[in-house]
Amino acid sequence: MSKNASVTPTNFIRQIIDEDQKAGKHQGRVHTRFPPEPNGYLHIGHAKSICLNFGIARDYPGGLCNLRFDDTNPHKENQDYVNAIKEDVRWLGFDWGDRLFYASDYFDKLHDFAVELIRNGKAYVCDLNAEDTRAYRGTLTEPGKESPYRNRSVEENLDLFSRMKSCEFADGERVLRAKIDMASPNINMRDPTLYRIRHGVIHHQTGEEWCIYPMYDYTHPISDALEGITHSLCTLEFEDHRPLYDWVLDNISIDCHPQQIEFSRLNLQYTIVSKRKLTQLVSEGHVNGWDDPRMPTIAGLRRRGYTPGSIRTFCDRIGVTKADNSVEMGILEACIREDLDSNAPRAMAVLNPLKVVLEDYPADKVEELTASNHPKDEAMGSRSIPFTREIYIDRADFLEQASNKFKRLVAGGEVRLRNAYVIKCESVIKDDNGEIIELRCSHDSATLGANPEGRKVKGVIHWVSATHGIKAEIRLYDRLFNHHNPDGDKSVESFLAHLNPESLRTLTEAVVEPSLLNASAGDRFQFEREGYYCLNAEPSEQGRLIFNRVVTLRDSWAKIEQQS
RNA sequence: UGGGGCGUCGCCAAGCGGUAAGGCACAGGGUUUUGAUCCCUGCAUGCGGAGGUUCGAAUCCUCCCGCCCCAGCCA
Repeated sequence: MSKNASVTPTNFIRQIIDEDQKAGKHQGRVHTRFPPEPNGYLHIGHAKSICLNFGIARDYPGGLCNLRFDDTNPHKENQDYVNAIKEDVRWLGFDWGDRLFYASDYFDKLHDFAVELIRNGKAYVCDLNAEDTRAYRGTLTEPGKESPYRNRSVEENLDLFSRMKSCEFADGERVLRAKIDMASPNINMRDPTLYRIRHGVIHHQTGEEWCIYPMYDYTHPISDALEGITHSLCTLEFEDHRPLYDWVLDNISIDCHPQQIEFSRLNLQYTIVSKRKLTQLVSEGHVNGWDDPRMPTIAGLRRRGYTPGSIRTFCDRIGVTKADNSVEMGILEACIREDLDSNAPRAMAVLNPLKVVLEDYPADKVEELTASNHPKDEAMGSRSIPFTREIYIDRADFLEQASNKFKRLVAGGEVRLRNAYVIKCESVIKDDNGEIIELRCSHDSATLGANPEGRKVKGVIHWVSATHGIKAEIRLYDRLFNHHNPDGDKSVESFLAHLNPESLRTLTEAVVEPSLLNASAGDRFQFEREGYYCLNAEPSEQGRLIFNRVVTLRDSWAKIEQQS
């Protein structure tokens, strides 16, 4: 087969781990984690992180990768997201074994460490409201001011924190802060908030047990350490937070200190990979849910017909670095084409039918022709296709007259019907508006599995029996946005302005070969000369099969056509 | 203008002082009952710029330029 033999990716993170292994760091262990917040569905950018973290665990001896939900903000999170995320990670082909965790598993310990910080004079309860806190923080170029509550006694802090925990205070009335340095050039170190008060939310894991919730910057390093993580991989925007990550672990009694390493997040052209904006697309109804086949979510890609392997290949190919990037869709598309080219059985489907009557073929005759399911893989077997007097071809495969570059059917010309005979167009029938409604053709009975005598027929087109074909609905998906960077265009009020109105075109009159009646939901086929299609889980309102277009075939004819 | 990062082909990306991998895209050609696949071939005297060190620099040093991130009681 082709050379999609996966090359084990190498990247700067694996190099660091190699060196750590050589130096005997972490007792030689390699333990990563994938830490999603359950506040939305996973997208292709998360796939990059999943492949990185689980891929490293897979490739190093004894390597492990935990799945941990970062569920410290119950306001935005829920169990549906937890379930969807688990399904997506599993579908991508990764296994967390018995290591499914929640940051909320550690709420008790997190609380105790906070008490320890207070006891050591390294955290304090602050009564400043959100607005004042911001004002005291200073700006990027000016240092902040110390909170008037910064030097409370340990006893008072202990008492206040305990009362925060027992819900004596309202939301926003007090927070627990680390006592670090209000003049730090790194804003994250200007006494960051560790705990805030949140009443009236029911946490999907802990219910109403808590009314104080720890912040990410405090929770993450401790969760990592508690799980014995060796390498904590995250995206570049957390680079500034690393000093805080280290500060937390250096100031509590814990004997594990994972190494945080940052890599750049994925940017994919013609789409968005911002959870906030994807949420907006869903909630405002611009798409039909998180798993809409146009969405760059894992669930969307799955429904679209992408395979887990193709997404893993994609993640291997784009690599992992710290450089800002803007990956072309073409790379993702090439990955799924490669996979499906070797693995998807072939079939014939006519998307825009044009009737062809073979005048020299008996009306009641049905020939069962044999077609191979894959041109290069005999093991995929063959199927039979009924051939009859009336068939459909695609309207795009006929032109009354055309330049000799056009290798399909023209008036008076010949063309090969894929897996069948060579036919010749004898006459063209039009309606009152001059629109072509039918072709009358003849066939050469000597051309089944043989080249015609004394002449060359250069074109091959696909077809489906008009009497045996099955009506189907075809959904033609295209890019969701018509701008390469919808999120980055400042000349427009919102990324929504770049939504592609033609991202979904539905064809309701398509006709597919009858063998497709045996297909199951999710089965993928190459409709020859058209592209790769995936059978939708549900039929259409009329009870017809629905096929979703995964991706078109490469089309060099389209290029030639455009140029002329 | 404070701090933290990043700049190698159109895009992604190797390279780690010994003379610019690979993939995608693109352009030619061959095979083909899919204008698909497959197979050849081509595609950076050049690594953001300028100096310097060195026999030798994308790799080391200096300065400059450009881009990204940070002022949530979000993650």
